[in-house]
Amino acid sequence: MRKRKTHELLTEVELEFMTLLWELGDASVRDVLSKMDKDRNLAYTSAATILRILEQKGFVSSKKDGKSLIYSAILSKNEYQSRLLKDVSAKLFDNTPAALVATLVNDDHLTQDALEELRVLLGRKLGDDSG
Amino acid sequence: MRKRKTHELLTEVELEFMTLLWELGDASVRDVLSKMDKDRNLAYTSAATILRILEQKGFVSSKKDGKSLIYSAILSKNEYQSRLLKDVSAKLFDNTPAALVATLVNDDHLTQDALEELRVLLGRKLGDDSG
DNA sequence: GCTCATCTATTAATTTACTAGTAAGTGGCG
DNA sequence: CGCCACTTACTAGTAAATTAATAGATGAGC
Repeated sequence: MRKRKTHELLTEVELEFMTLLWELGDASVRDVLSKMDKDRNLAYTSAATILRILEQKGFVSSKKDGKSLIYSAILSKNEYQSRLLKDVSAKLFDNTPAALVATLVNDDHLTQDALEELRVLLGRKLGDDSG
Repeated sequence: MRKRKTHELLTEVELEFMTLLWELGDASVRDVLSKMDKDRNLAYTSAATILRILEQKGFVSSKKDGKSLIYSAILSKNEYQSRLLKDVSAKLFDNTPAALVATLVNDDHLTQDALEELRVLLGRKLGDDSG
């Protein structure tokens, strides 16, 4: 039998919707639809279903406003970024985030400026960490 | 530019199998099964099916050895690590890998030792840049 | 209060992922 | 050769994800 899905990671479409919600803040179904690419051509009821599912899973909350529901994210973008990186690190980098970063650095995914930025960030982190 | 239509990312179970193949090198269905946790309890035919699918998708190749097929990875672990990080970066970090690394560093996912490691890595990268 | 446009909720259809059973094939060994 | 343990190929069933139609609810405006 299949392992029960923990509702901790977002599916493809769920992430699409959360991304829009993170940008919009509070938003109705129609707001979200309006912010999508025109060639997405998703039915209104499909969008409504997805938002309802996101609420069932606890990723967003809703409040009534007149006839409509206004959704807003419970799961923040930062929290989810962190959660996903933890998962990726565990599944593909032997729980060693440094290996993950090394891959990025060695693969030239980072520009020179980005590397400098990181060095500053690291310096600060190493400097003010009293552990 | 045109988005590629090929399956480029692995599913959950596919990644599980590829991880075993990456560790084993060449391996039969039985080899892979033997390397799995005992409490996984996956049927032999299930494992065989998954490997066959991986071959269909072009992630592994096979050659006959007596009665059996010996599988080996075409997609390397390094290549896939890079591919997945690119995807994560695009979907969740606005195509800015530095932001991804910053999240890791700031979220205390990295130990002191890991941070030191990264500093060395960065130093080397910034140091030996020859143009 | 009535109508109607619009919203939510329910249900269903389709696709993909995962798992495994059954059937058919093959090689090793007597 | 002929048996048999084992392997691959095929098929099928279940679950989750995605999409949308249908049905029912509700508020705004006349």
